[in-house]
Amino acid sequence: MRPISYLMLFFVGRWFTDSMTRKKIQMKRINNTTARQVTFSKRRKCIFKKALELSTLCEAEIVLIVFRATGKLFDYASPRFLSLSHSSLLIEEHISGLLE
Amino acid sequence: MRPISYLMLFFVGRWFTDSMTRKKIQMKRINNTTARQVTFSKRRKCIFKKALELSTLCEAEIVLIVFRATGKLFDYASPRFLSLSHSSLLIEEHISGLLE
DNA sequence: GAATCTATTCTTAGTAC
DNA sequence: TGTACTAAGAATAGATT
Repeated sequence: MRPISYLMLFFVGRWFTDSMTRKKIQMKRINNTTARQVTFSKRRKCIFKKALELSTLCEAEIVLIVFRATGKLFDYASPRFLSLSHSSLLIEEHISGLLE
Repeated sequence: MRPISYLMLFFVGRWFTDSMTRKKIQMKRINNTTARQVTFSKRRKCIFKKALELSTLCEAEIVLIVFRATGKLFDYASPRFLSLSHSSLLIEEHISGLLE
C-alpha cells in the first residue's frame, strides 16, 4: 500500500475507535432520556455499594436516600442497619440540638 | 552480571514494588486507627462527589448523611439544595405513607 | 429495564511530607 | 487532620444483545 492508504486507515480506525469507546462526560443533566435512565441505574447501584463499603471499612453510620425524579419513588439504604424511622429521629435530634 | 544476579534483582525489585503499591483490600473494618481515618476521609469526599454527580446528571434528589463513629459528628449533603429539615419532612411523609 | 463488553477515566491504598 | 504521588484496582460511557 502507498503511504496515503495507511493514513486513511489511521483516520478510519481512529473514527471507529472513538465511536466505540467512552468520552469524558460533561457534568450537567443528560438530555437523552434513555441514556439518563441507564446512567441513573448504573450510578445508583454504585453509590449504594460505596456507602456500604465506607460503612463497613470505617464503622460509619450512613443514610443514603435517592428520590427519583419520576414517580416520587426512592431508594434507601442505611447499611449499618438503622431503621428508616430511627434515622429520621437521629436527624431530628441533631436539628433540635442545633436550634437550642 | 551472571544470570543469578538478574534473578536476585527481579525478586528484590518485585518486593520493593509490592511494598510501594496498593493491594486489593478486604471488605471489613480497618483495624489500624490511622489507616481507618485516612480511608474514611478519602472515601467520604468521594461519595459526596458521586452523590452530587448522580444528582446533577440524572435530576435526582439525594440525601446523604454520614454519622462519624467518633464524636457523633456527621456530614450531610443534599446536593440539589433541599434543606435538612425539608429532607426530614420528606422522609417522615414517606414513612407515614407506608404506615397508612 | 437488565446484562455484557471494552477502552477510558476515576478512585484509592500505601506512603511520605 | 490535609496534600501529593503512583500504580493498582474500580467505575463507567457508549454500544450491543
